[in-house]
Amino acid sequence: MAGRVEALSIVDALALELRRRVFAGELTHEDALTEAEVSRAYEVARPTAKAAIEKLVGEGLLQRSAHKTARVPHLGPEDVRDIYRTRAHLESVVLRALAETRTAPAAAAAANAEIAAMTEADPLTVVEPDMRFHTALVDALGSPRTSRMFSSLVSEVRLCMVQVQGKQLLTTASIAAEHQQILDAVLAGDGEAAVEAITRHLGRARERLVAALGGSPGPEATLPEPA
Amino acid sequence: MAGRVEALSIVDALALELRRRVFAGELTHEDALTEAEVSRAYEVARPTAKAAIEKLVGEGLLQRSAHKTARVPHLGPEDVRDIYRTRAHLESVVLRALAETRTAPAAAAAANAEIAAMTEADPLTVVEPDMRFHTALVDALGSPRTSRMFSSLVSEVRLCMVQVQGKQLLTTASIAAEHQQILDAVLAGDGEAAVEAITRHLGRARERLVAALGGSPGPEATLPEPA
DNA sequence: CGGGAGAAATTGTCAGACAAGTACACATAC
DNA sequence: GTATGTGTACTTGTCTGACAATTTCTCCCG
Repeated sequence: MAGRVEALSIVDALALELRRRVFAGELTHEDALTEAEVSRAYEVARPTAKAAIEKLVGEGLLQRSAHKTARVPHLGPEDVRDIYRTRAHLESVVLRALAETRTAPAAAAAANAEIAAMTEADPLTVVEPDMRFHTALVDALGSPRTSRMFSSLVSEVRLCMVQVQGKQLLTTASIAAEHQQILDAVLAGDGEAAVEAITRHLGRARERLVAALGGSPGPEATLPEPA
Repeated sequence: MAGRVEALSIVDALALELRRRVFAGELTHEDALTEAEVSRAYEVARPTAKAAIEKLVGEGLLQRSAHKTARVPHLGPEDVRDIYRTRAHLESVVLRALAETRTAPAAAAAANAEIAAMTEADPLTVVEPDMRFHTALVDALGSPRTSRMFSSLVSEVRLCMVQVQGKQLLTTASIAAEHQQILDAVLAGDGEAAVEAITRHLGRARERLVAALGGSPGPEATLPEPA
């Protein structure tokens, strides 16, 4: 992989910066993100700020309806459940396929080694290698569409993380151990075991997140209600 | 369901019109879609045309790299395989869940009745109720994320259809019969049978599409190569 | 205290302009 | 004749500035 240079347009660079701020928790649902404000803060024209904002809206990282200012979406317990159930479904399909060929990507193992080696720090620090682990698994399937779908889910997962920022939900050791179980099952060619492991892994994370957001425990099968 | 009125912005209306033209096959990979041309044809300002084009690019219905004119993407055999495999994965997950509660949405049955009642006509006519059938199943899961993902896949499926426009691939009767098998399996609570039926259904459609595009038959497990 | 008119803020759209990049044809050198 | 370089036309990227339409807030009046 030779390092590719890439010229970023101003809009793209601005979108990148806004994305970073959202994932860093510098922008919350409370902050109104007006076009004029962005254009002033970054010294760009308003159409440029508008384009960047609309790009993030298209990605689902911001919400905006006609004539209203853009905001980071507020994720409730139903959203977290939907995100994590969809994740579990997608990743289960992927693991079943990977197990058939006993394919465990090196990138996933490397990301998990990083997690295992982490000494307790900022809870948000573990998010990056964690997402890298899961993304590596999905990418190993070699399906551009599946990878694209998953990456949009990852964005929403990171939004969840930001909203419960500061609360350490699980220890890095237990996360790494669960990941290892998944890798082992895939390498053993046991798809069902891998699916079970990922379902447990994600199910536990989901319920902790929901609890942290103040949602009811919800045993299973709670359908989202219209907000 | 009362008919809701909705004020469309010019950009949205223009995006809708362009989308229609893409799905109708009026725009192909050969046609360059310049901003100036769109702005002239619809009598809007160039920034408006630009915004509409970029919206479709974000949806994947158009492709464009920096400083180049937008085009409808060209889907090769590898793309068709990826789209249909991803579809099969997603719909399988959905059917398994629906079978557990024996939930078969009325909208799906209605759409299939339409297909069954169709007398041979324009091959593209069957696409709309067909997509409605599959979308109804996915929507019945009640997961906004899953539905959103699936709708982006549906867009690409319709792109495929347009590219092989005019060639009747399957009879409406056989399509309706296969759909009915799926519904029956779900109602019987037999998830595995439903998964098998959808896999056959989509697998057959996939290979016919690939053949129509001039791709090699490909038994299975052919990974997409970098273009 | 409730409701409505008015003002401020924000977004939607436009016009016109220039810079920057790409693509293609053409001319030149070896 | 091939390869390299140049130049021009076309297209997109961004900006300034402006006005219309809509929302939202405020405040006054009944």
